[in-house]
Amino acid sequence: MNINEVALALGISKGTVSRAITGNGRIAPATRQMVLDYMAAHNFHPNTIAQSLSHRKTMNLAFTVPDDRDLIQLPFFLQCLVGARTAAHPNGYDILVVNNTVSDVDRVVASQKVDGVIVSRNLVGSPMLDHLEKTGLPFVLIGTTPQRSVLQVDHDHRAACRELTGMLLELWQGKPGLIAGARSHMVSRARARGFQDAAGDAPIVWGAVDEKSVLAAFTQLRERGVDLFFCEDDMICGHLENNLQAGRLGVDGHDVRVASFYDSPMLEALTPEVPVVHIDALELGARACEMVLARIAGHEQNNVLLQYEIKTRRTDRRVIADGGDRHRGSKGKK
Amino acid sequence: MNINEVALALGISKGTVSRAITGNGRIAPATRQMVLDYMAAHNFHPNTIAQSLSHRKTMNLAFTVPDDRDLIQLPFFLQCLVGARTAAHPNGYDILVVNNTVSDVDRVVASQKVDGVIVSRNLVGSPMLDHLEKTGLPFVLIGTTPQRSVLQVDHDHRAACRELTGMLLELWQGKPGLIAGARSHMVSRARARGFQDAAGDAPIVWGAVDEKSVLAAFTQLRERGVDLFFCEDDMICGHLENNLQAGRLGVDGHDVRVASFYDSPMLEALTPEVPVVHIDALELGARACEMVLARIAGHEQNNVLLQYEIKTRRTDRRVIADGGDRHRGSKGKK
DNA sequence: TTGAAAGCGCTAACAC
DNA sequence: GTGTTAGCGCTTTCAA
Repeated sequence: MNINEVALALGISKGTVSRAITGNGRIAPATRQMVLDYMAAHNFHPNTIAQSLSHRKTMNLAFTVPDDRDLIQLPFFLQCLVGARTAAHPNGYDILVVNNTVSDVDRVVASQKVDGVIVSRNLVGSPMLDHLEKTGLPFVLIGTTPQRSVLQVDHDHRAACRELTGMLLELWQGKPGLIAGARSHMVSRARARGFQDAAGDAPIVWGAVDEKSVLAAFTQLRERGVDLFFCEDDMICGHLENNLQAGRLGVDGHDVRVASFYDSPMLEALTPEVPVVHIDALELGARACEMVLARIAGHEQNNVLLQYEIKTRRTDRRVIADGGDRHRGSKGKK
Repeated sequence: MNINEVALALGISKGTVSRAITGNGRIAPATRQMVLDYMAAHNFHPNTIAQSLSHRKTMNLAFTVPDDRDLIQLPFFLQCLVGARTAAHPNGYDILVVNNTVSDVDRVVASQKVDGVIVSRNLVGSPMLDHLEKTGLPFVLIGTTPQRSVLQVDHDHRAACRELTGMLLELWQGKPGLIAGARSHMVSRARARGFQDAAGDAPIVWGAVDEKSVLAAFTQLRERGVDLFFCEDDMICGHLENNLQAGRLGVDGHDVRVASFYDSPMLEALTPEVPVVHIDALELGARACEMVLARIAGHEQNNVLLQYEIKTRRTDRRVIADGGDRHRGSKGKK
């Protein structure tokens, strides 16, 4: 069925049906209702592709997801994606999943299959953002980059980690150390900076990306007298905790303390509870989506920093509201 | 830029450019190459939307992802999704993420935004499959359903769980019990059936969906003398192991044994290692995608059962090749 | 082998 | 308020 058949059946013209659908132009309310009723009764939906061609709007957004086997173990991307989708649908938009590479993004952009792009992770030195700026298509970065011209939404990881580190140093007393992952991720760097803000020149070991390297980092820090272990992400923390709890690291569980700069369901289940920074990735994706939709609609948008939570005990959640949630500048303060 | 401008610039007609692009119809190889060179030089890509309208093919596939906060913690869906995308792109197809509900799927189907659907999870009694059959659009289910008319791809969870249970009963000796999750998932039922195949009428406790219910189930089974604990999924196993390793369940780690019917990176990190059933969700998604694409192309497709792995020790992976990988019937044997 | 023209299903400007 | 018509960018007959 198409718009023509509807018009024929109703004894009106194609244009009138179109007006009923879009709500644009003059149309008698009664006529409009008649058309809508007919459509509903026959479960007719206008062909999106034809609408797109005519409107010169695809009603699609690209969302980049890396296809690295390790990265897609993380719930983060799917949560962002679902958040974005949830925000997209009420606006008539759909989400297209593309690989997080310039060539893949370029394919959908060049062939005009999307009206905007949500970049879900930025690697240090990646040409992605520069490339997207060149295309002129609206896009938003989930994360942080020093390029001020790029629209971005993120949590203030640095502040969060500074906050958590500061709190725990006061509470626990002891010698802090950080086990960090890949230096190529902007977020890892931000977390490390936050740690340094609060812990000064306390030792940091980079490159903890699997169980072996985590344990090696632990040993290294231990030799330097560290007893307060900050983990840069949940995977690091998980490995550490597993070995600690099983008594496999030659230390009593009470000799050392562990905290994590990124939350996960796995960590939630641990006892004694690990203090964590908690963020809402669903909201992150939703906000990113709203921002690019606004850009598409021609509205200016400012960078956004979302609220994070510091959780120390399950019953005691301290919300750190980083000043409302709209800021100028990715690192802006209220 | 569009096809017309290319034609103008080259002093040929629109139709010839189109023939160069599609490769259909007669065209002089030299002319064709000239067009392709020009396109490459100017980074011109034909407008997909216009192609779609003309071809009456959208070059899009819908992939359903539930938006349940708990479910999207699992790496499973994202892995399937990325697998599907990887298979889709070389064929010129893109993946549209939609909510796993009839109304959402119906929206993209009715508005003709997709050429096929990949359903990533089937709930017992869900009207989704019936609805899709009515639309006549090609679709495939990742998972298993008794509806023989539905094209499906899955791992033989029942056989895998039977296999693992059988192996461990022989190896460990003792009294087995199963802690299972939600009965509403087809896959949970399949696993429980596999367990029963090998363990007879050993006790099963359903409804373990969070830490509290897992521990309650553990206690319940413990009272019935169980010392070999089979966990229906990785979340259950994670909760159990965390509490076990921390010595919080009043049992010595050597009194009880634990195995899991679903693998996860978290479990991989545990020592002593937990025997698990391992499946490749990336491959699952890729196969599902290939199957709908084949259907779209008009080729008949049979249901597929993929290989699974039983992992007992990290160094000792026993591959259970369930007879090549193409079968007739979702439960077919070689 | 190529050009011209109709058509995919819809929107929007223009008449009436 | 409604009908008519010219596109949107492409593919594909049909002639030449």
